[in-house]
Amino acid sequence: MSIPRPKQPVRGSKSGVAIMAVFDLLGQKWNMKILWALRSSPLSFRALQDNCDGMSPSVLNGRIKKLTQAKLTAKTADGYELTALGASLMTTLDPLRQWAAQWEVACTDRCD
Amino acid sequence: MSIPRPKQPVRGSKSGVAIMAVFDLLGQKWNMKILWALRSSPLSFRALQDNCDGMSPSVLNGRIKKLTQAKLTAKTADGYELTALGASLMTTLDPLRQWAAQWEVACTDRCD
DNA sequence: ATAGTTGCTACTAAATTCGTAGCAACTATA
DNA sequence: TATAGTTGCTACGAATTTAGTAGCAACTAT
Repeated sequence: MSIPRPKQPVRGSKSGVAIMAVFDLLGQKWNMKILWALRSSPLSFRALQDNCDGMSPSVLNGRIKKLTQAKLTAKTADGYELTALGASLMTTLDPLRQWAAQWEVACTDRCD
Repeated sequence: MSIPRPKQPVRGSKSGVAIMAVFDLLGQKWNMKILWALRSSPLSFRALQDNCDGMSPSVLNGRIKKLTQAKLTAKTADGYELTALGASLMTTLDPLRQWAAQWEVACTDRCD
């Protein structure tokens, strides 16, 4: 499977529209969590794995490659870290935390 | 598999932290695109399917159920539509469009 | 040397998704 | 009241993805 990237057809969409590439990338299991985990500081491969509930190393490796090709992460001496672009994505996604809190409230009102 | 929901352990995370439940839900293939497709107007099952590049009806059905239990979508006479909560999520995610545009620019600069 | 850590590959099993077929209920249209 | 078309959805086998575990080469500290 090819790496989701703007201006290219992506998994599940032939449009190549940028936002769809984003959905494609973020809609793949673990990618959001990986980026989220790297938010505050660089992490080693194994630390990243631990942060993601012990996800398979093979899958993690694949994700890292994709995220790196998408220019959202990079490998440095400190381990893996967000690029400026990746960091800006996390900033963009930051309001999600607040939303999640609202969602939590709405859902704990007789959701069970 | 259980429905990701705040205050409950979710797929790939035992923490039960709300944001993780969000990542869990949105990090599942199609969910973002489904919500995105419903952004502007309610859609019928089949229209939704077309909007998502002809995704399998069985998977779509499963997604609808999850999103509905998560109170993000609802079924009405007009078809499927976003709840107020779902709409607020889309609003929260709206800045992503701008980010995607930036990403596109950054990536078309020698990404190939 | 020896043991521990780190980054990663390999491989099998389990879970998820795809793709297609098809059916019951409803809606025209004739 | 036949007939055809649409809609929502289920079934099921095939393909793809993810999980889980083992393990190895390189590096570090002892």
